[in-house]
Amino acid sequence: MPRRTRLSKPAIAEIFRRLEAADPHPKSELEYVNPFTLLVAVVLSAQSTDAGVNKATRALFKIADTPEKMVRLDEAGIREFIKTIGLYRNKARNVLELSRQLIANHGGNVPRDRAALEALPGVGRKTANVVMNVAFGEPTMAVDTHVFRVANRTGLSRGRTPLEVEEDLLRVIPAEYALHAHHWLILHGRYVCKARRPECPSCSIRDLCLFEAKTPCSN
DNA sequence: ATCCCGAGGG
DNA sequence: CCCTCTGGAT
Repeated sequence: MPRRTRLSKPAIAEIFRRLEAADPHPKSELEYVNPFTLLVAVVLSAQSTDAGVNKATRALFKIADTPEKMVRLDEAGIREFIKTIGLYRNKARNVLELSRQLIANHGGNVPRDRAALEALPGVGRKTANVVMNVAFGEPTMAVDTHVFRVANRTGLSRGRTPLEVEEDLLRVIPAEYALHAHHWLILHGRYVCKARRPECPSCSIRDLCLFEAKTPCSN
């Protein structure tokens, strides 16, 4: 008999019903005070923990919470605040140049459309999706390492690239869950369906999940 | 495919 | 020691 490789429609709806019940109003764990600081925080979060990003941005945003103030800080100034974050040289350069471009091309505001966001240095598809979702309330699906892993383990997608997984999720997730699905999957991946040692025994959607761990889940 | 690149956890 | 963390540019 063929091994199941995809989830049924009712199973998918039930997954998000449970994730919603566990966390009715999920929000980003990145700290920000406006669209600009959200954009910067997301750029800084690449390959880094948001706890580490928040520690740096609490001090940084106190000094620079607008593109104009960020430009005044300059690259060396920015670097001092984010030195504890991985990839900090590229990120400091990107944050400065991105701030300059916001002033030059967008009146100092964060643009809403994907093309304009992705034209900014350090901003790719995933970052653009997060900003569009969190700052502007659009039902985008940002596929990061967590979402990619959770989607493939559970059977929500079998995509081999982030874009394939994004397209699968947009097609498969019921409309009423679309806006928050990204955060539910992230939080589930961060605290339960962890990369190294998934906590299947305490997982709320274990009975619906298609993941068959080669190594035992927790015990 | 490779580089960037520090902190935290196991 | 090792792996992982809301990736992007070349």
